[in-house]
Amino acid sequence: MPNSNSTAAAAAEKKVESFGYQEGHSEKENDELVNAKAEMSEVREENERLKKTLEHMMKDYQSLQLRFFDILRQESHSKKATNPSPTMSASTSHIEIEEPHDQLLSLCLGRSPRDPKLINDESKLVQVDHHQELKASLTLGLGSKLQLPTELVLSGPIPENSSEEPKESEVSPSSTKTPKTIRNEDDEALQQANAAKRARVSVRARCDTPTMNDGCQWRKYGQKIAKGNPCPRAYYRCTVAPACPVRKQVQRCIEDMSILITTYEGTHNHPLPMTATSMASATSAAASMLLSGSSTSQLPGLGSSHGLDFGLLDNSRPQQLYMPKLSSSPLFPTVTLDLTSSPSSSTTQYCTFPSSLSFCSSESNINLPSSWGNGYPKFGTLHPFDKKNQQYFQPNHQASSQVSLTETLTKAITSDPNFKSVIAAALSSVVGGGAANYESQGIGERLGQHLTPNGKGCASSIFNSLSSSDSQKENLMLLQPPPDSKSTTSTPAIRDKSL
DNA sequence: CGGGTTTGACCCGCGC
DNA sequence: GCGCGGGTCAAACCCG
Repeated sequence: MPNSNSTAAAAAEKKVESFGYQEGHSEKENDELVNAKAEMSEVREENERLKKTLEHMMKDYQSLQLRFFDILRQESHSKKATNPSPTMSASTSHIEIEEPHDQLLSLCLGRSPRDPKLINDESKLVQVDHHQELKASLTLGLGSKLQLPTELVLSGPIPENSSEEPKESEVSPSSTKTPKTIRNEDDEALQQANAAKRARVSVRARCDTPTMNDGCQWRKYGQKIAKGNPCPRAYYRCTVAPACPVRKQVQRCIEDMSILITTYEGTHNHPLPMTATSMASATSAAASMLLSGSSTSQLPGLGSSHGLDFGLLDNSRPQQLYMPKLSSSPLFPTVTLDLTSSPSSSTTQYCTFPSSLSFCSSESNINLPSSWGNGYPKFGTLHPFDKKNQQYFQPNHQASSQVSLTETLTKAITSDPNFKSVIAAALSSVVGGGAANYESQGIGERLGQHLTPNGKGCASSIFNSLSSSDSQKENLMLLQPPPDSKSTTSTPAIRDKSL
C-alpha cells in the first residue's frame, strides 16, 4: 500500500543520500546515486498515482453507499405507502416442501416483493433498522475480510488431487470412506471446511431450453427422478477440462415448468471461457456471501444477524415454492440466485430460508431474454404442464423481456454495493492471488469462446450484460463483455427426452 | 468412429 | 438392519 511504499522509499532515499555524502566516492558511485534517485522519484510518482486511485475508489464507494441508502429509503417509503393489499391468497395453495435444515439463501434478483404480506414482523423490524443492518452488511462485505469460500480463496494452481479440490472432498464419498475410528475434532473441522467447499449455488431462471448456457461445456452423466418433482433432474459434469470437479444439476421447477433450477457445485480448475466467467463469478459471489455468513457460526440460522438480510422479502411467509432437495446434508449450504420474476406473482415469491438476500427491483415482469434460449419448440410436448408453459414461450414475450431483465438485474446489482463488493472481493481474491490463480480459476480469460457445442442453453448473456454494464465495470472489470453475447449458442436438435 | 446421451445398476448416507 | 432416496457409474445406444 502507498504508505508503506512511501516510507520504504523515503528510507531508501535517505540511505542513498547518506551514501552519497561519503568522502572519496567514485564517479561510478555517483552514477549509481543518480540512478537511485531517479528510481526514487519514479517510485514516488507511482506512489502518488496509487494514492489517487485509492482516493478515487473510496469516493466511488462512498457515493455508491449513499446512493444505496437513498434507494433503500425510497423502498421503505414506497412500501409504507402501498401498504396492505389483501391479495395473496393465490399463492396460499403452494406446496411447501422445504428443507428446513438446508442452508438455503435466496438471492432474489429482479423481483419485486411489493405484496405487503411479504413483509412479516421480522422483516419489518429489519426495515426499521435498515441502515444499521446495511452498515453491518457493508462492513462485512468490505471492511472485514470477507470469508470467501475455500474454492475461491484456496485457488492457486490447483492440483487435481489437491486436498482442497472437491475432486475428493466434493462429490466423491471418499471422505466418508475414511474410517470412522480416526475421526476426531480435526475431522469435524474438515467436515465444516468441506461443507464450505460444497456450498452450492442454485440459479433459478426462466429458460425454455433444457439447460442454461452458462458458457461452459457440460456432459450429462446421469438423470434421475427426484422425489417430489416429476421432472427429471439431470446431472452434468464440466468437460472443459478432463479433471474439472464442477458439476451441475438441472431440474425444472415443479411449480413453474418454465423455471429452470440449475445448481452448481465445485470450482473450475481450468480457465473459463469468457461467457462462463460471468456466471461463475456471480455464483461464486453468491456462494461467498452465504459462506461469509456461515463462516461466522451462523449456519443453524442465517438470520439477519450476519448482515445479509435486506429485509425486502418476507422471510416467514407461509407460501413457498417447492424447492428441490439438492443436498441430503444440511452441511452443504445452497445459495439460490433467483433470476425469475413472475407474471403470476405467486410462483416466484418464495423464500425458503430465514435469511434472504433480496435485490428486488421495481420492474417485476421479467423473463429470460430470448437470447438465453434458442427456441425449444418441442418443449411444450414434454410435460403435462404444457399449457402452463406455453405462455412463456411466446417469442414476443421473450423478446420484449430481454431488455427489462438486463436493466433490472443491472439496476438491482448496481444499486447494491454489498453485492458488488462481494463480487469484487471474490474476484480480487481470485485474481489477486496472482497468475497461478488466474490460471486455475480462469477469471480474466479472454477467450470469448463459446464452448457449448451442444448449444442447449440460454443464459450467460444476462451475466455478460451485467458485467458489461458501465456501473459494474469498476468492480467487474475483469469480466469483460463477451465479443458477441448473442452468438453464445448454436442450438442443435434437442432431444425429446431432455428435461 | 468418437463423443455425447440414456438408463439401469450400484453405492452410500440417513432415518426409522 | 433395512429401506429409501440421492448421486454416480458404465454399458448400450445414438448421432454427426
